[in-house]
Amino acid sequence: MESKKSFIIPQCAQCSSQKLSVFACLPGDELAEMSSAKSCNYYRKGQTIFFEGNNSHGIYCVHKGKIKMHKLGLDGKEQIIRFAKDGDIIGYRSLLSGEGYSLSATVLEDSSVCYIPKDTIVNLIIQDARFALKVMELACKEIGKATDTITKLAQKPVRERLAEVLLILKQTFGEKADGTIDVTLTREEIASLVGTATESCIRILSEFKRDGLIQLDGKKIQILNAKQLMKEGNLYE
Amino acid sequence: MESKKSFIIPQCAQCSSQKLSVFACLPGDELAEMSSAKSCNYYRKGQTIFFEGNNSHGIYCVHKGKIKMHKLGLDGKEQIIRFAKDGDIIGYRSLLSGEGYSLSATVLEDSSVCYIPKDTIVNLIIQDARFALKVMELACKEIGKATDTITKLAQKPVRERLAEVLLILKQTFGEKADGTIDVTLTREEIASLVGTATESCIRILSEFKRDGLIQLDGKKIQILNAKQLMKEGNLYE
DNA sequence: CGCGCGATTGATTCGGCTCAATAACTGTGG
DNA sequence: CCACAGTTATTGAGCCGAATCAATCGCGCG
Repeated sequence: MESKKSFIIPQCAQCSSQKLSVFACLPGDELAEMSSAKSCNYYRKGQTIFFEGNNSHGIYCVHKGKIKMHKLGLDGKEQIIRFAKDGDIIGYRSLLSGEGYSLSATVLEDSSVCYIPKDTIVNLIIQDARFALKVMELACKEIGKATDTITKLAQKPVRERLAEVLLILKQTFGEKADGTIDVTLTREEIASLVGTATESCIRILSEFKRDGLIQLDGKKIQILNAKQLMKEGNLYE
Repeated sequence: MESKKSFIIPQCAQCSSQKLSVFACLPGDELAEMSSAKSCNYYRKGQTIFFEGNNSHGIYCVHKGKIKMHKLGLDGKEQIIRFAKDGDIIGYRSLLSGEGYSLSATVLEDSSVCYIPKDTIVNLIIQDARFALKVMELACKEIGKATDTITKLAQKPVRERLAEVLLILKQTFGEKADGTIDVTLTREEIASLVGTATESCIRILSEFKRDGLIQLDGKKIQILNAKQLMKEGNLYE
């Protein structure tokens, strides 16, 4: 039952995700040093890269894939906080805060994910202030997003939040050739993102479909009328 | 109407809050350098130090006082995200993310707050990796707290959240000689923290009082039965 | 081809919000 | 120092959004 296998490790310098990542600012020699220190693993859909509560000894950089970051609520109910995709780093929060992972990371589709040991990252931070500032920028933007989420959860009704989640999913993952959002989530996962019950999520999705805002075909979701969805979401940006 | 006045600037080296702050790791010369670069202002209750959306050109360090960090929801409803008190730094998120302030900072009681220009802070980060790591630790812990808040908002009922907020207020601000929590908030502010309507907040507070869990006297709140409040909050840590 | 999970829909309940009416309190000016 | 005006707090009534419970359906997978 070998469900996680090593394979040819991609080189950071050749990585198409690298240019978009927090590592984009690294000079060639530092990138090469990191590249040689890292490892890379292949995870199949449903596998968990790390579990909430465990300690971090390095960070992960998504080479290719889609990952959900989630945690358990008190009654064991899953709460999805955010996603990671190509070029995103995950697990850095735990490493830098010295706390255990606050979230689990589970792959939504087969993914290759690199692992960079703690020492390497810390050395980069110490030696390269530009990199350090980049990491800070990343973390601080994350805080800003989280406070937005808190405000919306506290103040917006489910219907508006769901409309916004659909738009965010499209923005985050883009769409496939057939126009559907390029990510596969269960209704339960969508409900978790929105912060509502699965049935409520399904009901409102059906209404959006009935009103011609979206098209549903199993787990495939297509946004037909983004403008109207933004109105439903009470978004005017 | 001079509501904000300068006064004798406290020296960082003599600051009793400094030892608890992110600056605790700074060597004497760096601390002195920062001390000479900073300014300090006195804010009266209700004054706002900075407003959501503006750009940051430095960070603030609370010398003495209590500050609420809040933002506006879509319909103009205030959302309180967190508090800052002696030794806490605020405004660093905006400075390091390069975004505008995501939150406003309003003092809850007369406070003295130091201001350190951006250059000074960035220089410290560049020159002192230990300080940089300390700032990262701070930011990353903030992310962890925010994800906890998101999960609780999404999954816990108002009653439980209010119970927890009361305990957190006591833990954050401590209690006065008379045993009441050492912070003055309106019911509306408490409701905002909890993420509920003011009336709902008042109603549940009344119930907690009726059940002997807390004592209410105007804005003064005393926790009488923390253990039972933890049960009400569904907390078992 | 059948099993079982995920999706859907309906019925019902209930937590929590809104609206409305007082009451208590704060600070402000005379 | 007191009266007034404007908040802030409280309580009640009623409604509504959303959760829960229950049943069926549909599909993907073995």
